[in-house]
Amino acid sequence: MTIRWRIMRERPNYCDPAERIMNECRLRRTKSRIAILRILLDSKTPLTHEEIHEQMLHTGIDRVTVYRSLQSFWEAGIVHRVEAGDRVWRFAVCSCHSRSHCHPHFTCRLCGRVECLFELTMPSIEESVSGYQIEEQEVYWRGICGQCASKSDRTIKKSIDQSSPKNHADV
Amino acid sequence: MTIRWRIMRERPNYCDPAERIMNECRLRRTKSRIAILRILLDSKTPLTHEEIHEQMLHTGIDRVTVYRSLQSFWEAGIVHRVEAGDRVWRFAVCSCHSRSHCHPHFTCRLCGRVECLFELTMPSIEESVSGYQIEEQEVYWRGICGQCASKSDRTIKKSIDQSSPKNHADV
DNA sequence: TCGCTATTTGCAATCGAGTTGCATGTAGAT
DNA sequence: ATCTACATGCAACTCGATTGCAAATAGCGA
Repeated sequence: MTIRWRIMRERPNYCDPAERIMNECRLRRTKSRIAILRILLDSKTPLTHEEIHEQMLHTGIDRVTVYRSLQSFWEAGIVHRVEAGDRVWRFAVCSCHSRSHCHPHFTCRLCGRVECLFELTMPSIEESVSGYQIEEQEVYWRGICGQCASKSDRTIKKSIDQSSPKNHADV
Repeated sequence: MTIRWRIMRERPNYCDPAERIMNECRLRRTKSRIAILRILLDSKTPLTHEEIHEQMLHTGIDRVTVYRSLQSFWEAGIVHRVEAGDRVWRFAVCSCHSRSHCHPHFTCRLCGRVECLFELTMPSIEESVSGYQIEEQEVYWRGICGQCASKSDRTIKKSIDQSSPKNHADV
């Protein structure tokens, strides 16, 4: 009985998904980490440090803590870390548990949002190139999301002129 | 005769590849731009601002000029701009002239170098996801390059422990 | 339940890739 | 040869991310 009780105390069965994940990964369940992981679990899209911190302003948790918590989540393999072309890290909990063949990420160059394209299966990296040991794959798609595409032509045209490289004849 | 002479003067046939490209793209052929584009043309791998600037220290050209020249090359479509996971832009001249289906880039997490995997053809993005207007595709592979892989096990093991996320049981 | 210790947090300072403003220089057109 | 729009150098700046250190605390054993 005593032994059983100790086992229970060492690895309790947390109902809250955030706490359960952190317990399984042997990360200390601090108030800040639990709050951050809950926000990530609730989000359908990868989030930046800033977006997460914004949702936590009422808690008074420091932005450095957000950085450091995300770092430890990433090191523990709990979250994916993607960079969608604007030099800003985005984090997402991913249930695929794989770093080598995950879904592509789509970035809208008008509204800037990043989405996970779960429905797209990626080519396996088994067919490795000779000499390289390939461990991870990231696929980014960029363009215009449905919401932005449905806006007026004028708006879209203007943004294209500002943000997109011009074509050149021939190199 | 006079007319022919004027045509020749307007679009002269530059022998130097860098000057020819810039002429075709209607970019001013300044000393700095020519030097930067030559470095890129000579390089087999994508280069960072810093790597390019380092090769030009003797010229006294300012680092801001390097940034701005690369920006204009990118806007003109002469170079590709990739971000390999370390929040640093890398630039490469690419003969494919396409932004939508280019080759993947490989980053070695030990030596940090980025290579273009020309021999790998990428899946076409014709099969577009409904609602999205996909314009660009970037594919990154990460792992260990042949050179680093051939080094001693001890060295590699050490680096893995330091840089790679640990595996976790199950999320 | 209490106290100990390794880990985490908050705060301030710092880093560094990239950008901006402005006066000066220059490529390329006339 | 001259003129003008564009390119450059310099200094200051932006901002996402990191670091150092003292204070707080999660989780352990007693």
